[in-house]
Amino acid sequence: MKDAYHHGDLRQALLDAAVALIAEHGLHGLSLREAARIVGVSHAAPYRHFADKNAMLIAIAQQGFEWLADAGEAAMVGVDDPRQRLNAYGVAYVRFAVAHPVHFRVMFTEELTGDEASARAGSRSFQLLVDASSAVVGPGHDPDLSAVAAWSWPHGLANLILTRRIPPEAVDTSEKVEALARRVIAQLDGVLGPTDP
Amino acid sequence: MKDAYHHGDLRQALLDAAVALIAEHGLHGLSLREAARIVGVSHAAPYRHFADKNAMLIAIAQQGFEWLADAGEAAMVGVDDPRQRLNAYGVAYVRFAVAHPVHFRVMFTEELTGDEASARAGSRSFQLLVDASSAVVGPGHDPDLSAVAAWSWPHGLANLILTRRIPPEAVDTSEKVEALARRVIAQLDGVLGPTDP
DNA sequence: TGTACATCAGTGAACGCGCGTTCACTGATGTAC
DNA sequence: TGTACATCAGTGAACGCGCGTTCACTGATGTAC
Repeated sequence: MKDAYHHGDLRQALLDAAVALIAEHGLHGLSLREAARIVGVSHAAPYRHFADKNAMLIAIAQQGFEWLADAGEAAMVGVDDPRQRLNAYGVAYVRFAVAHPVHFRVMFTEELTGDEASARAGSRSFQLLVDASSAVVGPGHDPDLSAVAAWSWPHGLANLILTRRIPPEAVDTSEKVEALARRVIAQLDGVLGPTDP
Repeated sequence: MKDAYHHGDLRQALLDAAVALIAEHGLHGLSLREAARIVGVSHAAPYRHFADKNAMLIAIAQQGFEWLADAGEAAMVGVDDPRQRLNAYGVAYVRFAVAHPVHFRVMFTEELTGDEASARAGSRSFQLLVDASSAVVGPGHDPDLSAVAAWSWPHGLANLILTRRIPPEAVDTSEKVEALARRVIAQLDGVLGPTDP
């Protein structure tokens, strides 16, 4: 397969290369030609799998949204208390962002926000949030508004971590990330203990 | 002045043009040549004022951080209750982001995050946050950690608005932005009224 | 007030570059009979 | 099982482009005397 004329799964290989490029050089550092070069394929080959450069970014965002929804669902399995469920989603959200920083960034890149395919991809994870937050605030409140309110802190914390506003050594393991997220929850809930550890 | 050979304030004019370009075409849509074209000056002229393209972005970020700190300070003037002060800062933060979306975006662009000048520019607004949040959580807690926790929701809400995750008509006046921010605060504080208006 | 001169902020040509995208093509693969 | 053929996934040359940056330059401005 490795020396096959037809690549095994060129599409995925290109996506992986694109993610690596963005991780190293930032969003504008992505080029189809360079991704093709990394994979070892001619620079025109990507056009068999992506209509254009933008389509590649959208594919990354879609993949990210799927993973996020999966992670959110998994985190809430077996958690019954509404408040705990919502917190579990928030923690999973932050962990996802740290685990897949490039995907997270592409998912929330302003230039792609208008795209319909990308918006559809995000609807599943948003729905999880709507359900979880509605269960907490109860009836009588706009579900979308409640979801946005619940979304704010994990989204902000994730962005702060990814733009290195938090010392890297404070988030270099997933345990630390989870602890940080839970510490943020405690402060927002007003149930912070008397001292930090 | 308008037809002077020496431009009145080419530096600021270029920054304004750059902000307009980013607003219209996104971050990667900024080019020094195009900014010079807009201002009506030769494409080499910007190099009299900025060492390179990156220096221009950093200048935008610096301006943004100054404005943010000014807005945060102004919002807390005359507010004595620690919790209210912190909330006022959060609301001002979100309003700032909506009022200056390009600056906000550049301030938190990952590629610039490492830059020392940009980091220094952000320290004043961060200190406001440290002081305001410490006064709320009381002694015994890591001030930086408390600040990050307090920072999360306004930062997230601002980003959600700017990436159009919130219906644009819900944030098209500063009154609506403030109302949204206060509704988020209420939910996080667990003091949401029985129904939304 | 006038003049010589240094400094400064622009100009315009030129450089080299990598990119996105298109196109006619060719070699590999899968399928119908 | 073998063969003809359609389809598919690559190739490599070529296009046009705008960009960042440098450089020697020139015209405007400010200053010392």
